[in-house]
Amino acid sequence: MERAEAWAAGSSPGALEPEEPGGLPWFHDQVVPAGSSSSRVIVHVDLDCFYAQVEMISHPELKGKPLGVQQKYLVVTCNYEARELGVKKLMNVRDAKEKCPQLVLVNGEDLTRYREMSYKVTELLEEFSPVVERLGFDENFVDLTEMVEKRLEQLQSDEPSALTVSGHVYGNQPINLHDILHIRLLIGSQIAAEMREAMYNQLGLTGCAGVASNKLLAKLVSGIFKPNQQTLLLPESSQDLIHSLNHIKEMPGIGYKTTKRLEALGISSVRDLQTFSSKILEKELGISVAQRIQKLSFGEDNSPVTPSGPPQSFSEEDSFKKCSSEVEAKNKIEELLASLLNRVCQDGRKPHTIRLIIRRYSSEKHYSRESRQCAIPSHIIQKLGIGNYDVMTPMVDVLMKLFRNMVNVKMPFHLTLLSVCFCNLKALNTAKKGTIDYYLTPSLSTTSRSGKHSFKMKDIHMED
DNA sequence: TGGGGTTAT
DNA sequence: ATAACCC
Repeated sequence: MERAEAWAAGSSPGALEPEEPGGLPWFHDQVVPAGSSSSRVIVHVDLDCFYAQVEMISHPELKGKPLGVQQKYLVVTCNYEARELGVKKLMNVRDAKEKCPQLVLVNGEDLTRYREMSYKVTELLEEFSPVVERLGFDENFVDLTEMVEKRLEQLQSDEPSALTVSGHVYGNQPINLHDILHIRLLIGSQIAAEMREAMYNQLGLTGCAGVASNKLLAKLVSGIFKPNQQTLLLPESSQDLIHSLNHIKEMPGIGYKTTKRLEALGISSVRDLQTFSSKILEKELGISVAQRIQKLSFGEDNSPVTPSGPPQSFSEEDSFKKCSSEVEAKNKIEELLASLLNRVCQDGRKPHTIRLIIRRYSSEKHYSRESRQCAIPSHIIQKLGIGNYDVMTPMVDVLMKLFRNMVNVKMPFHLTLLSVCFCNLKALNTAKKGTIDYYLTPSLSTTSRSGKHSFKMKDIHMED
């Protein structure tokens, strides 16, 4: 029911314009040159208050109530009922309860269900086109260029509603059915609507979508109508869109540090950045950052949609007020490691590097972490797939060595965060029968089938 | 500010 | 190993 608003009337429903004598639409010969990198069709899909949605699916009795998802003393996100009552993202729990005493809070420190749902969304989008890039757990970019081309070729001139935009058009700009770029983006808006419909029907999730010619613009325009709506940006409106930003800080790609450095140069608006001397900007920020962000200020972004594929790393972290003893640290590290081992086991690939990250207490200083990493000993890697507690003890030993390398445990210390990360993930079974690798791979060679205590050839050759 | 992620240097 | 960026 709340779904109905998704299909809010779009502007400019188009009718098909005059045909060529041959019966083909006029644009059938207006193909974009093969290999042309310009004129892409990109969609940015952004789930509505994702963690809160997942919680409402898990606990249907919470639907309709103001709901916040809590991590430590923060309400990290909340549903729209809570937002209407004044709760904001990343609000202190006290402030939130004060603003909204009826607020229901659920703990969201365990990301497992969010992560699983997040990948279901990405996989659903990959069914439309394999080129899907994740951004966090709740956003995805999809490059629709090829799919749009195919639909254009299939397009029959006698379909009455074939050229009707789906959702909003930014600035209510009229669509020009004689402009091939408009037509392509319009088809993109139809695909975006299909994606959102599939997300709702198959996963029960609502979200926004933005369709534009690059990632920057697609992302910016996806947030124009919220929640659960979509917006198309036509090229003629892109300057209006970027100038609707009140500050360069709102430009994706310009973060906290760069904003501070730009402000020091007297740059605060998008137009300031557009008109600032390129030479001076390059000298201040380095040529790479300077050129990239100045292009962003014009709405230009040639970065490709890079398929994310499986994750490059797995990590678990825990923050706390104070950890000041080695025993305490070891207990927390064991907890983090136990969860990570389960995840790595499910993934199937094997990490070859392990990292320990800490945050030291500091009264005023802004957020600095330290880390130590090392290769995971090969005899441990082998045991990763099947047995779980076999690897706990040696892994904890490795992590505590990293810990003592960072923290002098003979001196007082005060930590506020511990994190363990597995990275450098490798697919385990690339070994082919008949090769040396095959006989050195425990899961394939005959010795491995007699159990985890069996003798393994690799142990001889690979002993550390 | 949580509990995650990525890429570049 | 850190620093920057994203959510």
